[in-house]
Parts: sequence; C-alpha cells; structure tokens
Amino acid sequence: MTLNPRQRRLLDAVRQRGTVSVEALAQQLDVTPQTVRRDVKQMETAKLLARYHGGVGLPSSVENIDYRQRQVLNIDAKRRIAAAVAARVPPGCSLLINIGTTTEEVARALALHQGLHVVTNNLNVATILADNPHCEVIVTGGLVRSRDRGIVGEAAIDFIRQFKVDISIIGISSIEADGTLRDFDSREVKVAQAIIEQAREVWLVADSDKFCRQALVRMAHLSQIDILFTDAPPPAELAGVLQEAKVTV
Amino acid sequence: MTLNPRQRRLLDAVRQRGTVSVEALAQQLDVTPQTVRRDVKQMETAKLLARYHGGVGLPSSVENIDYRQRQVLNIDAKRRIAAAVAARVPPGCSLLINIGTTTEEVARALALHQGLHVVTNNLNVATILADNPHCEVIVTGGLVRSRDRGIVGEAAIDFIRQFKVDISIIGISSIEADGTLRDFDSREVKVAQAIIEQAREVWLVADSDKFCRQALVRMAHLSQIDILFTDAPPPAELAGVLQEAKVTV
DNA sequence: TTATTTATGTTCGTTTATGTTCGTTTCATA
DNA sequence: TATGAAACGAACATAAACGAACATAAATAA
Repeated sequence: MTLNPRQRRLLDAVRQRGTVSVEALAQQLDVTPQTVRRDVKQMETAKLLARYHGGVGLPSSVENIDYRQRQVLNIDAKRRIAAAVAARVPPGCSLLINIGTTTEEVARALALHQGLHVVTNNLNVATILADNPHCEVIVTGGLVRSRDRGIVGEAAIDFIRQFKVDISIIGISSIEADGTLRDFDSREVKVAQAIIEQAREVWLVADSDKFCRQALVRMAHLSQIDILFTDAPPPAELAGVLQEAKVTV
Repeated sequence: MTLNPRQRRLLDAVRQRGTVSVEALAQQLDVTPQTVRRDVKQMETAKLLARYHGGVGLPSSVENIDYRQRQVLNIDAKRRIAAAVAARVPPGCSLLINIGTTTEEVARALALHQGLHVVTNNLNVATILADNPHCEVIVTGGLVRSRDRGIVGEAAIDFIRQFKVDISIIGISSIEADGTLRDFDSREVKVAQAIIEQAREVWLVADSDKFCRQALVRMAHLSQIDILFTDAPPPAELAGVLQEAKVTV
C-alpha cells in the first residue's frame, strides 16, 4: 500500500512510542478519531501495525519480536545519528557495515548516495542497499543468525579479510566507562574485529543508551575508533578517554 | 522517461520539501493544477514520485518494482509447486536453493520444516528462512544483484563448492524443447551450475510459462535433473526427453 | 505558407477524503 | 453478572481534488 504523509506520520508516532491511543493520534495529526481509525484499519490489513480497543500498537508479527521491539527503541536518535553519518560519507567510497539496528538506519540514510561500494554481514543492510542501483553491495558468506539476520562465523571473517575499505561503520551493545566496547555474542565480536582491521577509518555509531549498559564480550577499545556518532554527550568518565578520538554528537 | 525543465523543477521541489500539494506546485511552477497532475502522473509511473489525494511525495522507499511484479506473475502456480516441493523435503536434510521467484515460494513453504540446513545465494530466501528458528541458513558471499537480490560472482561459486548437500532446488528462465535449460544472466548460470554439481539430487521448479520461452545462456540439460516440479503437462516434444527424469506435475 | 502534432488551459461531471451523527460493541468495575 | 462509559463502525454529507473531454496556442513538418 502507498501511505500518504499523514499515515506516515502516524506510523512514525506508533513506532516511536510503541502504543498510542486513537485519541492521541487524532490530536497529534489534527484529524478526527474516525479518520485515524480509517487509516489504522488500512495499515492493519497491510500488517504495518496492530490495533486493539482504544489504541494502536506494533504488529506482533511472526517475525522475531524482541528484535522488532529493539529496532523501535530510540528510533529517533538512531535516525539522527544515521543522518549525521550519511552526511559525512563521501560519494564513491567503500564501506564495511556490521550488524545492528543503528547501522541499518545508516543504510537507509545512504539510500540516495551515489557509487558506493558496501560490504556487510547484515542481511537487512544488504537488502536495503541493494535497492539502490547506484550502490555495489557485497554480502559476506556464512551462517545467518535468525535473531537479527546477521551473518557470523569463520566464513564471514575470511570473506571480510579479502577487502580493505575506506570506512568501517560499526554498531555496539555497550560502551564502558574506560572506553571498552563490548557485545553479547562472541561470534559477532570476531566479525566486528575483522571489520575494524580491514578499514582505514573506523566509525562507531551508538545511541546514548549504550553508554551505561553491560555486555559480555570485549570487542575493542575506543582508541581504535576514529569517529563516534551519538545523540547525547557521553558521561563524564568517558570524556577523558574520548580525547584520543574525534567525536561528533 | 525524459524530463522537461519544469518536471525537473517539480521533482526538485518534492525532493526538497518531502511532500508538496498539487496546488502549491501549480503556483510555484506557474501552471494550472491540471498540468501538474499530468506531469505527476507520468513521473509516478516512472516511479520517480508517489502521489496521494491532494499532493505528491517521494516514492515510499525503493522496492524493486518489476521484480515485485514478476513475483506476482503466476503466483498461484508457484505456490502449488512450492507446496509440492515442501511436501517432499524430509526434515533435517540439507538444501541448496538458487535465485528465482519460484524458489522463494519454496522457501516460504519450508517455513515450518524442522532442522533444515539451507545454503542459498538468494537474499530473499535467506531472509524468509532466517525467520524459522529451526533452520540453519547459510548465505553465500558475493556481489548482490539489485534486480532480484541474488548473489552472483566468483566468490559465491567458491563458497558453494565448500558444500555437498542432499538436494539442490533450482529455478530457471527457460526450458527448450530438446531439454536444454537456459537463463538470461551468465553469472547466475555459473552459480547454478555449481549448485547442481554440489548436490546428490537436483530438483527443478518451473511453472508452465517457462516451457516455451527463450533465454540466452545454457545452464544445463534436463538429463542432469532428477525431479521436475511444474504445474501443467509439458509440451509433447519434451515428453520424450523427460523419460530420463522422474516428473511430478 | 498550411497542416499536423504537442503542450497547456478550461470546464464540468465524478471520485475521494474527511467530518458528523448515531446505533452497536467492548471493556472495566461495581 | 450487570451496567455505564468509552470506543467503534456504518451511513450519510460535503468540499476538495481528480480526470476526461474539449478548446486553444505554440511548435514542428510538409
């Protein structure tokens, strides 16, 4: 289905807030609740959202729920980060992009860039960028993790080692106060390390939620990062560590 | 399509502002709304922008249209073929699945199978099957073709050569009367050949449209196929050639 | 020049989106 | 379980947008 601007705003509002009442949507979109219902009805049949008595929510969908929800978390911040990254990516350069919801937003933001060469181990990123005919997309081989459609494993690492790119764009699960970067999955970490090694420049994208989170496996240290893109000033303890890196907020 | 200067300005205005009303465009371009509509109509069919009642916006993301349309072509037949294939795939076996709309339907039909091991060079198949947690999905590395999200190139072939699977499921563009199987893209053909070589058994899926079509590049011969799944009896000339193969209709 | 095609404006009947009203359904709570 | 308030949806009303058909002017060809 093709969405008109109001429907798009509606969808954004729901994605951002998780669940919204019809009344609130009506007020926000400046139409009557009846109109909201009509929109919602259509978008429900298109599986874009789910409705319940009194409001609207995201579709529970057969797809991986927790990933879907995580994707929604902080979507605004991620979009802003993605836009900032996209603005700095020169046309015609080569990129390595890893797994993560933020990096997926980056892929979306790059949809209109010209002449990019992108290597990724994220099926979603590959799918998004494959739609851009001015973009050469190379996907790594290997095992697909169903949770987030990331590709991990030795095969993926070997594959990545074939390339040397201008910029690596990586997402992360946690940034500790001393600048240690961690993730939850050791296989993913190994891939990310390879991605870091094969790039002339490394950009980290992380919304502010990541600053105080805990994760298991050490991936790298902030000193290996050239630019950090985020949406809020990092906590004070980190500020010192960040001296080594150039930071955009 | 070729755009005249006014249409170019129109497109610029929409790109810049996101969504614009027909009325505003008419005023800005100094023509009547009717003319704007005529322009917009053309540019819509050229997928340059999306229209809705009252105005114009950017096309809702970038889906590969002609592929989408092809996907719908004969969808019923493809579903039936896919169901027949799925019914014959034993649980826990290993599969190689190549590019094609029919093979994608097969992937959908396999969504509930248990313990499959699937290698594919089709991003769509990988995405569909990755949603099935009881299924191990391995995607080949290589260049993503934006037209249909297939992965082609030397890297993909080398990758496939690492595996030896129970069954290969391949789609095709054309089956000639003498049993020659052809496709349009030589890169895709090379991948398909590798897929055939690495399987203990080869299943071909092809709806009846494929029987009388022409295509460029020779991929294989029916004698290399073990089972052909289709939706209508093949033409008489083919029947003889099919003696070598076991056929389900 | 004249004829023909093309692009645009004009008119008007048709469609669409949205608001309004009101009877029905759903939900929470007594 | 009964009851009332809130939410819902069907039906209708209306204004805006749309598109077909025709008119007209400009560009092009003969």
